[in-house]
Amino acid sequence: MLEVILPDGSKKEFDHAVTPMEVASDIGPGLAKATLAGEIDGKVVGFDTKLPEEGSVHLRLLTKKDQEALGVMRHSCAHIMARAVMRLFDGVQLAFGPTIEGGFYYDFDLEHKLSEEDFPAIEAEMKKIIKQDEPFERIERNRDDSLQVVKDLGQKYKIEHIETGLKDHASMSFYQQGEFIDLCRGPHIPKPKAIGAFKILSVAGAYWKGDSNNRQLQRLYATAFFNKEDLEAHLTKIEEAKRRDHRVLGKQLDLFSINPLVGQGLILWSPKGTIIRNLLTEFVSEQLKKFEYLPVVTPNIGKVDLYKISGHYPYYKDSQFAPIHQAEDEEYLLKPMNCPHHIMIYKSRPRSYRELPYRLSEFGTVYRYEQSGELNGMTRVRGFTQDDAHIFCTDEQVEDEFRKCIQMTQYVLSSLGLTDYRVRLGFRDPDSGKYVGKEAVWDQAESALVRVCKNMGITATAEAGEAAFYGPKADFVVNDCLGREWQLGTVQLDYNLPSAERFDLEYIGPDNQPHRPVMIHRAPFGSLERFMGVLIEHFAGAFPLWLAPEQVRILVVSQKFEEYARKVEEELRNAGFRVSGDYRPEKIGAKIRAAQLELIPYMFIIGGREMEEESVSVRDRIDGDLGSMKIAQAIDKLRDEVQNRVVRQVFKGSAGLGTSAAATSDEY
RNA sequence: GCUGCUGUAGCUCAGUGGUAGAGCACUUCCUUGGUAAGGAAGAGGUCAUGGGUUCAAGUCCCAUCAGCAGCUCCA
Repeated sequence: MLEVILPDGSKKEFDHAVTPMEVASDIGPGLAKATLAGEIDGKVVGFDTKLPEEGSVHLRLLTKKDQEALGVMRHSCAHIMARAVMRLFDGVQLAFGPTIEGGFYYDFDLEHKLSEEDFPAIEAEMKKIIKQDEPFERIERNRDDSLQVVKDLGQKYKIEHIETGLKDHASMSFYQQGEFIDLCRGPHIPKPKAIGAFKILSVAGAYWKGDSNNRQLQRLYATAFFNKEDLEAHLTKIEEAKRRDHRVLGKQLDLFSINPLVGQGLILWSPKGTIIRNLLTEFVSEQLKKFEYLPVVTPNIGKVDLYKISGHYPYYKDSQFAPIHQAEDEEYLLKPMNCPHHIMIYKSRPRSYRELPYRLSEFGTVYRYEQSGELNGMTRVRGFTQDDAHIFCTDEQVEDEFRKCIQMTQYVLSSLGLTDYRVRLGFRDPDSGKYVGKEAVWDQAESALVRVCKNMGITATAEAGEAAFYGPKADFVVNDCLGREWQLGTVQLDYNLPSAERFDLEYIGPDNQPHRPVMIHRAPFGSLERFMGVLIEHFAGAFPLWLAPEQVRILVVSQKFEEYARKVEEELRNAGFRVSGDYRPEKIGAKIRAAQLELIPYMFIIGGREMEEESVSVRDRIDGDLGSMKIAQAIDKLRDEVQNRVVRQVFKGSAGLGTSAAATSDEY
């Protein structure tokens, strides 16, 4: 006997195995018609999934109204897209076609090069298939039969997948719709007519099983919704996010540029961008002072030998600028990291335990030769400045120092209203040989990291293979406006560079014996370039007053008031504000519009009334006209906002173009 | 790095193998105004670069450079 508990608390009993669809039919034909999938004890299942025969389950019947049904429907739509492609082109080999955040994709191998010009034909064919409304039917087969099915179908990637990826599965399932059969775990919706609106978005290359040694397939990205309005809303959201793109805004607001003559991935900071950059570094410098860091300055190059000792050299070979060959036995590397230089400062004389923790900080510029396809505006570049520091401390001090680093990073990010991040613990991948140092040391470092995060109440996700080659780390990861993840701040533990095999660092302890210090690498922003890129999108170019390159613009109603206005402008400048005046012979509306489009926080409008009263009419970028106030009063208001680093407006959310898998995974 | 797409005025973009276009921005002139676009005139081009096909190439083909999307990578 099975007891089914429905969301309203009502119970139904069945003396045989039933499916969600059968439960729906039992309740009423209307519900049965609307049911697309089920949710058993919190897990999304198909409408045709057999429930257990005994016991008690909580069942939700999912319809168009339920978000969870969207993923199921999208996967069905992926099958329909694959079916359409197979109808239109010869020799189509199917790979994988999962749902992702915001839609789905399907990978194909076929002779014909798919392009946007093919989309209308594929979409038309998909519409035809949806209109036919043939049901999705689940077929379960044992291993041998399954293999025979895909062999009969001539689907070589499916054959390979059953033989490798699914080698432990005794049985597997297929879904058939008309002439189309695909190896698939499901679930699917009963019939395709629930697919209200869909659109193929793009085509791109993707390697089979994500391995660049494998054949490159053609991937069609698409999305689907239950109705046209939702699809339109989604597409609008993508457009809006694209307008927030730091590459677009950076150009529009004249913050930075990239010139091919200078080189790909090398940022030219314009005056306005530099104002923001300098304010950010000043802000961090205040924190460094507070936490007793010692500023240092080191050169941009170093001998290759230095990096042979540090262990960077063999790893960086593929992603560095080529060494500078000065003379026989004299080669330099553009520095890919600041740590070796800082280590040499530590080593410049003997150290006592009384000096520890010894914290060296530098806004150090480093160069890395990233693959050309990876470069992206300011977020992935070949030359960047880290707000870097290295802490040399004793074993006992590690946790405390690590905690302080995390705290500083949290403080810096929250001061900018950046709260939309996740903390990722990057651990080593035990199967990879790219790490230096002993296993026991790694375990020690990794457990220290987990302990601190736990004590601080930080929810962090551990990811194997994300560690630096010298130690594990805690990264602050944010999304850009398109949904791509970027690592910003980072705190990394390092037991390796101080080791005897590397730089052999030591300090003299209270016992008058040499001891080995531990190193912590940390950077709250990570790189100023990437941070700036993310910040532009975070504020959609509308920086808070304290960061805005131009804080106030004086607008005169008519040129008659220019003299008084210039006096006000001067007064503001003397008060420390970044101010300009618009004295063009234009109408006030046009000047306001110009200032608004340039995202200037405050406009001081000056006409006859203001001149008489020795006041200004204040217009706020966000709230509009605030009325007139005395100049001193206006200055106080703005000064207050600057000093408190008030963040009034941020933009969250992405276009949902990320590829992180949706809740329902539908491939094996 | 790989696959695909793109490259025309400062910006956003039109442009059938036959004389290089628009809007905005810019310059000058008129207008002197009250909270998101006043009017007129003008200037501005190696159609990414280099080859090729053709009587003729912004347009077709090839290569290179750069950008975009995705994949792979990010020590």
